[in-house]
Parts: sequence; structure tokens; C-alpha cells
Amino acid sequence: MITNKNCIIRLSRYKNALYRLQALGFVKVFSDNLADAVGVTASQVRKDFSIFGISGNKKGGYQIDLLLEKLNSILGKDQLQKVIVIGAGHIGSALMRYRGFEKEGIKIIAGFDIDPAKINRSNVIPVLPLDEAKGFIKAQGIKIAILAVPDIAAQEVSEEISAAGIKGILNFAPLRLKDIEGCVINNVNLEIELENLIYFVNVAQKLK
Amino acid sequence: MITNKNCIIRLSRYKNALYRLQALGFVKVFSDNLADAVGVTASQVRKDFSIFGISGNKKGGYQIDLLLEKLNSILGKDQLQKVIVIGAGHIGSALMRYRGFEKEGIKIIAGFDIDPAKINRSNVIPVLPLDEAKGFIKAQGIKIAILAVPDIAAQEVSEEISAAGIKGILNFAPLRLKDIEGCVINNVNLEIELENLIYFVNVAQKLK
DNA sequence: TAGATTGTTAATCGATTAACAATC
DNA sequence: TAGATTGTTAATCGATTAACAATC
Repeated sequence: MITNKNCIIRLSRYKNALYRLQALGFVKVFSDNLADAVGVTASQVRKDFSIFGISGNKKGGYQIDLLLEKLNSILGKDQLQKVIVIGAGHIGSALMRYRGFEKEGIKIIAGFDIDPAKINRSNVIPVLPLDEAKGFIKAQGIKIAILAVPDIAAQEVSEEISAAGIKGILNFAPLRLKDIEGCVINNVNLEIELENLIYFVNVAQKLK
Repeated sequence: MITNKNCIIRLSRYKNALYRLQALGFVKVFSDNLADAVGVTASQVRKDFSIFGISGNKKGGYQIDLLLEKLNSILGKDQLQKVIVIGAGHIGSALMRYRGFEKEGIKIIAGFDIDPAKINRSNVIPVLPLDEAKGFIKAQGIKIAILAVPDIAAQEVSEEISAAGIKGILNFAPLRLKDIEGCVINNVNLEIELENLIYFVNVAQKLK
């Protein structure tokens, strides 16, 4: 199935919107309701659904609970996702303490750092020495890691954790990691996000 | 000039790659060098440059220092960007302490929070009461804000700071803000980034 | 039934890539 | 000059949107 990243991001947005609609007491939606809620066209919604074989009822729309079941299944949310954080600096620590992941079935179970001063084995989410990461990943079968180490360390660390069994890395280091065979890498580059925002603000200012 | 977000993100990547090449001692680049460094095609590089009227020398490639000047000017990096952070929770505090923005000419000059316990006026980057944000934005002429407040507060706060003069918001709250007239909103949704990564890891696993 | 909505195909749109003339 | 690279146009590709038959 050939699907692009944007399409999958939209599935996440549909899911989130459906939970909100459900909380408001709705039981079913039409494609145009959902489109409005997410900010896309109704055609886009139906097209996305048809790609994944999700069908509704002609005239009757889609039943929210069934739709959520299917979206959650596609998005792998039918099982708890265990995630580790590599790098317990400012960003890494903040992500470890961030509660927003829990309600999405994503659980950060440990952090790792090379600095002995950052180690804390007794914490709810322990911070362990980086050289224990490899064993931990293998023992616990961890597939997903958040990488929040300094730029200079990012490439080497990503290759190490990948070799230990990590299949997906969410990279916060502001550089492009080389492709790693058997490992998906998504980048969150905060500098570039801000730079981009500044550009479009400047453009808007000039237009006036 | 009609430009898409991806194109501007590539300009940032070109810029970053050019600094690295410069640090390695290079004085000029050809489009295919830069393409390799960033992971795009040489056609893409030349096309992007031509959109912004950046020209090189037939046969001679592009002179790195001139190229950086032009890219920095397009990206608004010829002046220091003052940014505030709204919400001094885990994410907000981490962003305030994060040093990565400085080398990009982006300076976080204050944080704001509604919780009196978080206020700290004597810090290098002070954390001030949220109700001082409006006056601060006006007095300092701040255009860019990073929004790291709880979901429930995000819509209201974004409208307030926009009314006070904010023209661009980098939103970390995991929900879609309604469009605000005269304000550009970029979203960083960490839950969705992770969900997306998990999806593609699962797909890759199934293919094997 | 008449009206409304889905599911899918075809049309459109926009972005990327390929090709190549210009030219250094 | 011959060879290499730019700058731009045309071709391709892929994603989004529009249209509409099927049907509830």
C-alpha cells in the first residue's frame, strides 16, 4: 500500500477529532463534518478512508466508534507503545516528564544519558547510563526511540541503538541523520520550524 | 511569490549544509554537491534558487559566502529574532533553556505562565505572569511566540497574544488552532509525530 | 419516492524531475 | 576549443479535488 506521510498524519487528526466529537455526544459523522473538524475537504476524507478500505453507509455516514476502532488499528494504537529517550538534557528530560503521550498509549519507560550526574535509577522513569541502552533495548524489545542528544553524538548513537534493535527514531538533533537500513527516521527540527515561521511572518508583513 | 513550506524548509537545510561545507574549507559548491549534502536532486536545488533569483556561475557553481548571504537574507536571519515562550511547563521550560536557537539568531527573551509559582523575574530569561504578556509584546514589539500551554488554554491564549501583536505562533499544544487573521500558525505535534513514526515502523515490519 | 451521502473515477493542480540550450 | 555546469522550460509524477453513479 503506497501511502504518503501526510495521509497518515491526517488519519491521526481524524482520530483526534472523532474523540472530541464522541465526547460531545455524537455517534456518527458524515465526511463533511469530519472534514470541517480537521480542516480538509470531504473528498479528501473519503479518499483517505477508501485507501484503507474503511467504508461507511451511503446516506448514513460513518459510525464513530467503528471508525475509531479501524483508525486505531491502522495507527497501531491497539497496543501500548514502549518508547525510550536517549539524552536527558533539557529537551529529553522535558519529554520524559511530558504527560501528553500517555493518553495516546505511548509510554516512555526509560531515559539514557552518558553523563553520570544525570543517572537516576529510582525515578518512576529511570535515567540509565547510555552504555546500558543496548542491553535494555534487546531485553525489553523496544522498537521506538526519541533521540535528544547533542548534534555531535546523534549519528553515532543512532547507529548504535539501531544495531541494538531500534526500528524507529524521532530525532530532535538539528541535523540530517544518514539513512539507516531497517530504521525509520522522523525529524523534529525546532530551529527550522521557527525559521520557517519567521519567513512566513516576514512575507505576510511585506504584503501589507 | 508563491512558495510552499517545503521549499522554505529546504532553504534552511541548504543554509545549514553550506555552513558545514564552509567549516570544512570549501569556498564554492556545485548544485549537485549541495543536493547530495541535503538529500535532494540537483534540479531541485537549482529550481529553488531560481525561484528566489539566486544565480551562480555557469561552470563555476556558487560561491558559498554569497549564497549564504542571500539565503540568510531570505530567511530573515540578518536581524536577531526576539521570541517569547508562553507556558513554563515541561516543554516551555526546556525550550527556554535550549541553547540551539542562539546560533540561529533566535533569542528567547522571556517566558510567561499563569501559575504564580513559576514566576521568576530575576532569571536570565525571566518568567513573568501571563497577564503581563500583552504589555510586554507591545512594549518590545515581539512578533513571534512559542505556545506551550495546556490544550484547554491554547485557543484563548493564542487569540490574546495575537491581539497584542504576535504575528507568528509555533504551537506545541496537540490541537489545531483556529485560523487567526494576521497570524501565521505552525504546529509541532509530538504525539502525532510519534504516532506517524510508529505507523511506518509497523508497515516496515509487516513487509518483512 | 426524493433527497442525501458514499465510494470511486476522472480532472485538476502543484511540485519535482529531466532535459537541454546557453555559456563560461 | 571541449567539457562542464547553470538556468529554465517541458515532462512527469503524485496528491488533491471535483464530479457523479450507486444506493440507502
